[in-house]
Amino acid sequence: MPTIKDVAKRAGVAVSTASYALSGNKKIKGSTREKVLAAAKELNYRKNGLAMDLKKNKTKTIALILSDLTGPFYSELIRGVQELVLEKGYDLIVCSSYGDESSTAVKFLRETRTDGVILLAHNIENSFIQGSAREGFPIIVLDRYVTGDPNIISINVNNVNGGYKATDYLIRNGKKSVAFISGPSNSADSNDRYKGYLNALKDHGQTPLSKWILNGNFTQEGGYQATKMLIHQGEMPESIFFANDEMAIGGLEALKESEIRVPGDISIIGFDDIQLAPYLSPPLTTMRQPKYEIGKLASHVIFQVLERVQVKESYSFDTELVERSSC
Amino acid sequence: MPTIKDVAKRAGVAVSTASYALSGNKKIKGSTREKVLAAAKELNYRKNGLAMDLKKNKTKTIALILSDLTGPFYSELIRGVQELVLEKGYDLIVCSSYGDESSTAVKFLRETRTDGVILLAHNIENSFIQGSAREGFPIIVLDRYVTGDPNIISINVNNVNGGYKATDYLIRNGKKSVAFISGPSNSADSNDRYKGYLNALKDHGQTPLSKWILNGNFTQEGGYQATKMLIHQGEMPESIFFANDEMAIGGLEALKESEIRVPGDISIIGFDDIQLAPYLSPPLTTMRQPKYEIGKLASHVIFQVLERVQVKESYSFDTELVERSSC
DNA sequence: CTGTTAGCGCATTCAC
DNA sequence: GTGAATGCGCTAACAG
Repeated sequence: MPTIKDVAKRAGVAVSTASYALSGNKKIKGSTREKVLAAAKELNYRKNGLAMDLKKNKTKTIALILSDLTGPFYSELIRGVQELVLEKGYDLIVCSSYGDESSTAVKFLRETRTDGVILLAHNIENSFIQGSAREGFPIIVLDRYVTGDPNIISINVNNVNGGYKATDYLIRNGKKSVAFISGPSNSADSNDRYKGYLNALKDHGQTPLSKWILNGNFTQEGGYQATKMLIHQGEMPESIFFANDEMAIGGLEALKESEIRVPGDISIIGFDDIQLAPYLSPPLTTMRQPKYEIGKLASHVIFQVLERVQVKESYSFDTELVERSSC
Repeated sequence: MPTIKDVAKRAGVAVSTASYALSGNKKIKGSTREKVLAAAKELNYRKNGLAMDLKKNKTKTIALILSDLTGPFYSELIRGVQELVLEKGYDLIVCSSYGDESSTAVKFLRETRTDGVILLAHNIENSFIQGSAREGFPIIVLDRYVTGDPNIISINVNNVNGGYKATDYLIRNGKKSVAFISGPSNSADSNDRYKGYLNALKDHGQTPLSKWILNGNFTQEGGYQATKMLIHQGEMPESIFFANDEMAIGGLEALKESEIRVPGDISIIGFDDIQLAPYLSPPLTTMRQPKYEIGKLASHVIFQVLERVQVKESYSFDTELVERSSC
């Protein structure tokens, strides 16, 4: 790999001259510029971005870290983030936190490779995030509430309220019982939705039954298994609240296999409003998260911090009930 | 931001000693190691990954560049790529080529920021790719056939054949006419599927009608518009071949709006077999691309090149008809 | 205008 | 074991 030094030598100029010429600085005479450019082309010269970033102490890239690249991608979120990031002349890279703390996330959280990160990955622990924050390196956390560092900003959806609204909707529609399929126990999102579920139950004078509270791990397969379990238990609830849409898809499958009709025999509601939701049969009633808006805000806030303007330490969004045909 | 120098100073040792201690080299005495680690912790020291990569002249990361992060993400592809990349101890970052040649792609294609790239982005021109290849920097191109450089490897799906099979299937099922909705004109994928379409038509003695050949730009909206156009034209074909599933989704919508029944009044077939396909109503018949296998091979090949083992300059996969209910 | 030079933060000889 | 010195490729004073 030829370096700028090789280019300079070939063009018969000093390194700095080559550098200036390459970056289009106008203080270089036209003819010398040509010479340099020609030399660069002949050698097939490629600038080393790493060296540049190191020198400038700035990468002009933002990382978006997701727990799973292969899941139903939050494309709305990405769109929100990407728009502003590109507009600001920055680049966006997205990577996975798969593999916990030995994962790619470490590289980008710990080792100064981007100018900031937006994090939506429940498998990374709070303490790790806190240990990664530092002056001038903002971390925007999207799925929980992390305090104690001015460089960590939390953006959340009001999950307790969302869980409440979902459960309340079911009960108001006359359902005498509602089961809850949760996400992983370390997910604050899931736990909060559960809290809302509990609150709604209480307000309506219903008692939570542990046999109707199962873990579905936020995955389609998990939702399928949990629903199967529910079915095998014999007595079915009149409705199920899945803590995310993916699990609801699995649930729908399990129900169909047992020829239990939705919404005829049982009502189900999801959470998130993923792209697929309207295409399911029946189209899934769910709690919509304003993903685009969240992405937009996340990127907005990250640049605020980068530009050293004061921001709040946390933001919150509300969810919205999207009525389709599964209830 | 404290550097290793600060850590060394604080611990009262030389920089190299600190470096050794931090990276766990056993030639450092236990007690000095403790001192260094303590100093690092007190200062909240973070290694600068850029400096390290620069020094080592290796990033241990592979970039996957997609034309659009916000589209229906090829999650199977990513899964295939990610598995091997992680296994090899590398990291994967994915970024978008949105914005053409002023895009993020440039940064990763041109400026030595990763050890190689896998590219699926029809909006990047061949010449740009060829100009980016260099010794020891493999580029795996997934949506076309690029020759002339040992560091560029093409992996393709046999689109001509796929287009043929799709069209042939429709005709064999008794359809007297089949319309074709294409992708962007610069997409080799789309053009090849079109060729297959033409071939099949010819083999069955049908003549392509220009009014039944429309551009849908590979997007849902494009497919919707193209189908609308088809409808407004008056005379409808007995079947439509959408060059990708996304456009078929849009088409399904347009058809539903005009109360044209699928497959009752018209048959439609897509291409790709995206995650959503089985959930559409009716479930979409389509040509499946072995996305997981492609991803797997792409990552396999990239490491082959990195390890300087000889590889073929191009690979090819076949498509497979997935019969569902839209025909 | 152009060239010399000093780092950016780190890993790595090579002496001691 | 430890420390001083060197260089990865590049930019940006500063000097000419």
